[in-house]
Amino acid sequence: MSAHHTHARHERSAANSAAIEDYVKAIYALERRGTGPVGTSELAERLGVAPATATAMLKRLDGLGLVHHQPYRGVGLTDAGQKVALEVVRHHRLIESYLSEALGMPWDRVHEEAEVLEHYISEELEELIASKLGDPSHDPHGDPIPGRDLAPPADDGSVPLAELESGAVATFTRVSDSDPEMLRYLAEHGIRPGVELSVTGRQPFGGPVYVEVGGAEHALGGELVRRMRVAPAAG
Amino acid sequence: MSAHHTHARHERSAANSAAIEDYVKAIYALERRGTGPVGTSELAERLGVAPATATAMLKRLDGLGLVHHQPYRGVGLTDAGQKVALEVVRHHRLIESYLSEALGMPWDRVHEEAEVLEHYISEELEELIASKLGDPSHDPHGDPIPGRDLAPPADDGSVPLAELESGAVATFTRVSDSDPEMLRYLAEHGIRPGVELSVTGRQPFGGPVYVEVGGAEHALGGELVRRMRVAPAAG
DNA sequence: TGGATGTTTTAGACTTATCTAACCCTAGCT
DNA sequence: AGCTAGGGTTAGATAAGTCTAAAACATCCA
Repeated sequence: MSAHHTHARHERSAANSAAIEDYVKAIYALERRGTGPVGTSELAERLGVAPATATAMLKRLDGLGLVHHQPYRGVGLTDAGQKVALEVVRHHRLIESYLSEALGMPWDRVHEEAEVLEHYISEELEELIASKLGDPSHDPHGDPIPGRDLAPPADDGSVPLAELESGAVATFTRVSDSDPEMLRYLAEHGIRPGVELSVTGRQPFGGPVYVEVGGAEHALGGELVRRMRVAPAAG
Repeated sequence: MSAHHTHARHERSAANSAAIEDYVKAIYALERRGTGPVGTSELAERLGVAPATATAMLKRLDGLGLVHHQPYRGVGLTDAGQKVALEVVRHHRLIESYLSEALGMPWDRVHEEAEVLEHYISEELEELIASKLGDPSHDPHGDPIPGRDLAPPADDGSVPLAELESGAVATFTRVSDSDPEMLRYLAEHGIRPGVELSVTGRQPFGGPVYVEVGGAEHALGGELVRRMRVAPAAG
């Protein structure tokens, strides 16, 4: 008995395809930004597919009970959908953390790798990684890692650096993981989550923000300061 | 500029799908066992698909230049196909090694995980893993890991334990990674690649082989001794 | 040499995920 | 209130990978 076990097809824990997980994760992210219901086109654009493709998938996801899709009115996650999204986000951020800390993969490369592997690691491997890292609460970019209970992470009260007034002091908390160039730039200048910074000056109309970090001063561009989030010093 | 980078579709280094890689890897394994050309049905059975499915895929693989398929006559890998197979095998065995050594995943569980992840790790991650492990030459089951040059591993001259005569002394070299129960059994009895063993007796007709390992004697069944490979002691 | 047997291929269908092109719906403006 | 702009959906097509059922092939044996 007991033949090969070398099967071609690999079912993931739940029966969710990588595509399904990508849609659900994208909807989760768009819902999180709080700007009302999620539209088909913005979703499609984020995923790099045609709007018609997103419509088709939304119909499937609705049938699977992962989203509520009101034609022409937008889409939102069901509780089941949110669980799936948080599971994938947990995978993503644990993998990023692991690659960075245990394997020394550069900060700006881990996102791409995690974007793939998040769909394929088993629950057992997720668990091993989490334990090895000591159940971290945040990934290397400062994004919160959902816990085993898959509760949605609480809002950390951070604001874009762009919103700070001149003279403000704050802690750099997080930055989007998806732009390698930006991450490389920050890494090169020693600006990583957790560091204290103070705004020494700023130019209007999206001009640079002058920031003092670890004794050095940097002029950070408009795009960058909109993506960097900080926790203003209390008071 | 520079939008999301959160694309739904993940292209692998080469343009090979997981399915393609599974077929090529299976053909490689069947070719290696040296019993003439590889047949459609045995391939299909190994992969858990219908023979008609294998035929269709073989036509595709031939078109891609990965195999030579002579209708009704069997299939074999081209040089390009062998390269792909060895790359996947390298991934598989590096992942197994890493999961076992760095993450402490049990011996009998690493195969299943590697079977999935082998298709999705980047060349960069492969490299990081190999370096972290010190470029190992064998995985935890004793199978040789193809090198960076993707040269086919030389025959190690090992033979099935079943072929040893009573009184023979040998080193246990390797065992198939795909049967978790077998692996668990061996692990529980401290029988792992590298250990010395001697055959103290044997029964005919697939009966048990009595083996002394690390001071203890075990009666190993017919199925097991056919799958365990050993390097007979010189002389 | 002509079957019988077993393997292999062809034919036709299905699912998932994607596309383009054309049509539809909503909302905002006049 | 009607029209238009723009986003959303439908329709129809495609590619990958799979299935079942039926036809074709190769081989071995009498």
